[in-house]
Amino acid sequence: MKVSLVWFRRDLRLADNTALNAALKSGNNVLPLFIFDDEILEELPKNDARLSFIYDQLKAIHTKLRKNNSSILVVRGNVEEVFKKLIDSYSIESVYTNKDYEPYAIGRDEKIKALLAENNISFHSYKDQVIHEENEVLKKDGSPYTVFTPYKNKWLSVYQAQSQTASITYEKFHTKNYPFPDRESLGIVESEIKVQDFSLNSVSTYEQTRNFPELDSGSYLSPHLRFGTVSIRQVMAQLKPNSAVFLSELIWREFFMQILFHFPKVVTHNFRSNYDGIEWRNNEAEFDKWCKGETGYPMVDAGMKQLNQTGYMHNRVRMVTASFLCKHLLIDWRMGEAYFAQKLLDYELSSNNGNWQWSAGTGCDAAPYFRIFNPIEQLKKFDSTNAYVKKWLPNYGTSKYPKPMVDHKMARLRALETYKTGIEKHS
DNA sequence: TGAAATGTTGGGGCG
DNA sequence: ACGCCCCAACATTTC
Repeated sequence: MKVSLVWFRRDLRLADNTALNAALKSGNNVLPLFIFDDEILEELPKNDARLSFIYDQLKAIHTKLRKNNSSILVVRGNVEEVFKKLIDSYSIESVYTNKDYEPYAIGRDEKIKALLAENNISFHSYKDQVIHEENEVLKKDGSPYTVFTPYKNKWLSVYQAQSQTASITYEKFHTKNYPFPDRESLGIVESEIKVQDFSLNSVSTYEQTRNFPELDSGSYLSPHLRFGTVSIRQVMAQLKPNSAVFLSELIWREFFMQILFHFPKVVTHNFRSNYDGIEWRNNEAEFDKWCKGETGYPMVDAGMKQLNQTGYMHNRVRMVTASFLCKHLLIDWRMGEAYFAQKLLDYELSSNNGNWQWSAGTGCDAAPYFRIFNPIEQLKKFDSTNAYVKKWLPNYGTSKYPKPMVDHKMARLRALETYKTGIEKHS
């Protein structure tokens, strides 16, 4: 019997999964596959919370498939080697997968596609994780947008609700029982940090509540979009017309994805190269204090504690902590980006990079360099009762709480001077 | 999706 | 009643 292999990556669900649906229509035996990629896992600690989440989601998929007399094949290895073995073991006719737009994934998929072609196996990849992909929202002259507002307007004008398939038919799946691997055999350890369920209940009031971290009014959708445990089409279908500001955030996600696709240099370089001359101080001891949440600025510290303890940080506070690192400490945004990448459950290269460059002023449509958040003012405006900072800082208000590591006024003037000099040098 | 510095206005205290 | 000053409140400019 011919096999249609469905290669899961960041689409860890059975419902409304484009590649899976296509495979189920192929007429072949459908074999679901997930590979824990050596190249990715070697860079991560064994107890990484994202790996734990992936493991749990795969197990849930496996359980569902077992109830329907099937299973998912989960392995760890070098992706190319895994495919070579599968090609030898099965009569694979085609491979179905959902597109991934990150530079590493694009390169990996090209290699696999070539390997499959050598073996007369077709490779089908689908748009699934976004509403509009990289070439569907372009300026009139065919070039990509680099400014958000016109991008958003165009995005909305080309949007139309898409059909979804919530339920699937199981009889097309293969009927083998692949034993589900234990964590040890995959080289991972269960994390204490868990991804929480998302809720779209409060998205209609997002505009009013989003800036107040104590309200904890976020949807917690981001990790689920990152790993595809929910379909973006199903999320869109649930949004009511009064959720425009929340929808904007979903459009920011796709904005930065297409920026990453069209300008892959942003992974390592400033989007605006005229900022390349900024002389970052990059003081390691200061960076360490920022990471630990010991800067002496409560809003910064509370945010970092929340991040370290839960893998999540409120959006407003992400801006305050990022601005503080880049402007007050003059530490290269790439160091902050790398730290968030380690810690955030919803870490997404495109969004993390785009938002860090936004904060640093080096990105497309970024905050101007002289827009410097005052961490004290931000606290007054957005956490006036101190409920948020008290929650994360047990020493807040006591003599144990550290004094500010830098004077705000001095740091502000220093940032203005350093940025100005750096930009002049490079223009 | 800033905040500080600077400018303008107008009410009130006071001689 | 009037002019002068102070300064809070608001507006505009600047970084």
